[in-house]
Amino acid sequence: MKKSKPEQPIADLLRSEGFKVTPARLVLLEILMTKCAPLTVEDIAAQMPTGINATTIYRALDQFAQTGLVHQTHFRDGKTYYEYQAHHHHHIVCTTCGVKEEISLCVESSLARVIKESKKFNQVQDHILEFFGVCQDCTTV
Amino acid sequence: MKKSKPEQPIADLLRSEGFKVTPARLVLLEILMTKCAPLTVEDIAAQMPTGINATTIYRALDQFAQTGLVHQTHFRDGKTYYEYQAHHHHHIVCTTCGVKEEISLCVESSLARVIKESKKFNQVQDHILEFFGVCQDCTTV
DNA sequence: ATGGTTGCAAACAATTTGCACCAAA
DNA sequence: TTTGGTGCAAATTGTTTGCAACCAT
Repeated sequence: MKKSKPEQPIADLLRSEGFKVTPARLVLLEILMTKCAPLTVEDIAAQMPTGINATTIYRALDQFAQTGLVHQTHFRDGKTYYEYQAHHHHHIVCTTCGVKEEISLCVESSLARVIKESKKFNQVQDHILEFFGVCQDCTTV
Repeated sequence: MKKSKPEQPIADLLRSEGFKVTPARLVLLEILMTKCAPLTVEDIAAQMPTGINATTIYRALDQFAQTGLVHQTHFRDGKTYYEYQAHHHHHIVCTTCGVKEEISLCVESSLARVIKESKKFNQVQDHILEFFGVCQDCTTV
């Protein structure tokens, strides 16, 4: 008999990143992988079934971000967003309504140039790239 | 007789952006133009000579950012950074000590592609692009 | 004159911390 | 058993707001 829900992959992913497998991390990572969109702690807390404390979410997300398991970014609203990315990408965000759209454009191919230009850095760990504009819905009033 | 300090250009710059010329804005913009580096409100408040309230700084910076007079960005430390940029650029930041270096690489030449790809947006107002790494000083321990 | 600007105090909101307890390995 | 994870409450910190007084135009 199989379990109805195959949690194994998520557990393995956690283990492969060096994390202990706990219920909180399992459900958190599952939410992130299901949504595949930039989420705030508030967004996630609303999805959390049982009474998992916000502090736990903060701590787990920090850890996930440190290993690169999730991508961390900002959209100028004062909150930190976390996103599990099946494929690396960035976003364009409406400064009026906040709607977000994925953008495939990236700078990965130019990282070598960044390093070459830099005097103080030998390597780039990560980067953020977000565009801001007013979406069509908010423009057409 | 000339004034020892030519404030006129700064006043003109404020007027050209549609702002009333006030002492707070004059000194604020002068600090930004002198430092030409990403500054937090705390950084700026420390530079402010007279007792100019932090609230005033927050409000003026918001206004400056809205007109594009200053560039607004984030470095993952929870604070908002403001920078007057003589020439548009981005940064690479050390995740250990916070040292920042300017990077000339940008995505401006690809904005047309972003718009073309987007279904929801017709124009891009602004963007942030920041790199993260560990600087040589923090690596060589 | 008058509408935008400022200071002050209080309110907010996102995030962090200390500590006792609990659980995965 | 040991190392790390979690919950709770309280504290921090960056930022915003309401309102009365003030000042640039």
